[in-house]
Amino acid sequence: MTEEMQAEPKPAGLDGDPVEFAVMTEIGIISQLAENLFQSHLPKGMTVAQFSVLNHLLRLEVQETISELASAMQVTQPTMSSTVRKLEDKGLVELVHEQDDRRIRRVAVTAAGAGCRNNAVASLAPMAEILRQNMPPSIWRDILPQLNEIRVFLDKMRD
Amino acid sequence: MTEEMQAEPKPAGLDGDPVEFAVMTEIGIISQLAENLFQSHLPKGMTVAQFSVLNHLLRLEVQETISELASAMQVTQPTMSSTVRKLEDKGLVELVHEQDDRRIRRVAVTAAGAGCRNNAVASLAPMAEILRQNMPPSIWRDILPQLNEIRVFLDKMRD
DNA sequence: ATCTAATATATAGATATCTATTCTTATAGA
DNA sequence: TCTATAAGAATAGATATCTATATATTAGAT
Repeated sequence: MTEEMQAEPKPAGLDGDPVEFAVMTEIGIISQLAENLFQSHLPKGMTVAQFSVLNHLLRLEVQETISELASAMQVTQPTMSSTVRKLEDKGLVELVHEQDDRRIRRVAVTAAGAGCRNNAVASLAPMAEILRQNMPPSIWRDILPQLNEIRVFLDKMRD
Repeated sequence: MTEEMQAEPKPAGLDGDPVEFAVMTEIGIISQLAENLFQSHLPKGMTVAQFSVLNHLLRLEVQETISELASAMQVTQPTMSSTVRKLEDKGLVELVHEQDDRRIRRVAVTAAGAGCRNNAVASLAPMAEILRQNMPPSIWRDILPQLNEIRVFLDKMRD
């Protein structure tokens, strides 16, 4: 996976790597840099994982089970169990039992949770602005369809 | 960062998110899916972090310090210290003291390490082939420059 | 020469994640 | 009705990472 030589003069990633590998390398690095940047602009004590749960539920205006959230966020169920419990400890979500099936508890964002997420979004706004001012929007728009296609394919591959 | 509405009909990411956010979401998911896929095809007991170190040193044909490796791999120095120690415990690398400056130890891949990496590369080959057969190469080639630009910018931003 | 600052690495403690297992509740079949 | 199986969620234990700090060695200044 790393030995194949291209005739091109070193693309972007590294030396003679095939282009798929170079893309994955860039994506991995971007993902890490973005996560760190993102984390550093969130309010104290709030992790990216926690923010993502609040944001997901509020944006879609739904209540979901822990398993549904785990699937949406691409983490395991115990991991999401832990994340949700931390949000619950801070009073940012409530777990409401389903009447029909008492195995199920749905995660509902509280008023405090909504406020907390809005604060976080506000903290993030300047960063988004910097991105927008320093990079032409076309850079993002042009690659989104391809990224989506790659994501969908990788998602199909896991079984 | 998530409330702004676009006139477009839901790009790829999610609802009304700005395009930068949608791209970052896709990149985060792809990174995780790829890491999992990658990990599942590596030989038993070898992590992505460990493979990356072997691959980096062998591909560039160099010996680097732990700090240099940490910087290259975008992890902290203690993390790289731990990764290198695991490789050392398995006899896949050796830490050679610098004569001039005895604070410095350079990480050198052993013959066993090179063999191990070649095995890993072979295990990975079928996966790379599947990618190549199912997605047109243009998908990867077209987005590499933009990804590179994003990565370089994010890299500049951390200070 | 000796003290101070800088550099390379290691250690300690905390956290977020994973896999494997257990617990609770619901459903289906005998 | 009773039992077996399934499904949602929690717990236990392991690991990889992080931040903060300590140790060892070198370089520079007075």
